[in-house]
Amino acid sequence: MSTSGQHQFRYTQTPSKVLHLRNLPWECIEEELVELCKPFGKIVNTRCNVGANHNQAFVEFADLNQAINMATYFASSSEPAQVRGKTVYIQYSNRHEVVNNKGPGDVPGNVLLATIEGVEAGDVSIDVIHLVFSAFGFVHKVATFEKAAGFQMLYNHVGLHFHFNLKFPLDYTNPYLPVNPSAIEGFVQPAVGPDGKIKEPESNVLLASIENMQYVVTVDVLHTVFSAFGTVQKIAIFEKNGGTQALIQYPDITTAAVAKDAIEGHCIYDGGYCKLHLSYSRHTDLNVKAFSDKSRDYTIPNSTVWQNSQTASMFPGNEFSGGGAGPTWYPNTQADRPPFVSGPSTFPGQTYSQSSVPAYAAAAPADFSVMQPGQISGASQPPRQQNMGPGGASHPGQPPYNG
DNA sequence: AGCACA
Repeated sequence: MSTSGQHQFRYTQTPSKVLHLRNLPWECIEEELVELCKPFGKIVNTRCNVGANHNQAFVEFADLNQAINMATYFASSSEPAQVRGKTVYIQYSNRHEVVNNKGPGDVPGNVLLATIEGVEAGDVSIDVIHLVFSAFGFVHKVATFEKAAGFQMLYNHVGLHFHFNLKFPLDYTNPYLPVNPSAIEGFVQPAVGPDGKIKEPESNVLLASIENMQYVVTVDVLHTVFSAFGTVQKIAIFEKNGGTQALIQYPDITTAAVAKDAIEGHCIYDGGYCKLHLSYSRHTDLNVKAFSDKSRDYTIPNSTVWQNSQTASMFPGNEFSGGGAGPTWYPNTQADRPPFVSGPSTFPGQTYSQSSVPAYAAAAPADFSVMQPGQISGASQPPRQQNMGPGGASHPGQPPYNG
């Protein structure tokens, strides 16, 4: 019955190198933790946004005495520990190491935790998550689990905030559906949205209208954006009614549907520039020039040759590049399509901009993180100034970011 | 304001 000297008060846990911090401001970032804790010692690991409210954190010091220093200092200080003006309560954690997050060398974690909000969140399959995140590189593993309500935000590994307005009209059950052509036929069924309303006829080809095109949108830029959701087979850019439109062909409807719903209303560049409005095209297979500044066919076997070289002389099929007779597909088949209905009036990139966004986020297009210059040139392309968006060398000045 | 993914 008696605890024989083990008087375990609530406030006197056994010391640990790991401190548990609570009552942090919402979505407190690691840098704020480090600011608070580093005067007391070397921080080897942190984990923030813990708990249902994302307002708890763990900080692991290199040495136990450093953690004790901090805990005892604030236990007796007249000035409480604060982050963003909020009092932070500090105790020893009941664990002795911080799992996950960062390693000692500020190495970003390679595992992302994504929280999906909404009543249809359960319909979001692993395949869809895989599609979305494949936009930014090879996805090694995906796992899902149930948890309490969270936040409709995704955090990428460099801390940029971006936001997909995802709606998933289909029931994805086939794990290999996006890349298996033989499975396509099964998915040409007319689509009914989760709320029961009929959608326009789906297609594997998307028609994109580019609004407020203050900056050049090249085939390469579109390829980067739309490749986020699967293999892009063909792209064609053309002018229509004084505006710029593009057709983007995926191998299957499913991929196009995911891309359409994810991209619709988003801007390629921060500040509302190059806003994309998407609808389904009537086309199913574009007949485009294999390589021109307005079109690209990525399905030609040695297309990688072109992507690694800007010289048309490398191009083996001169019958396509010669005449300059213009595209061989027919944009006027789109003529009966109504212009896009105006999309959301707010841009996610602006909605979620906040003071914690690092400076480089403002210097790069923010809506699609794939549009960072480093990534676009690193993929398969040599750097091309023409492809640069805001900040690129082909533009004399910075875009007037409003913010 | 009270301990983290299955």
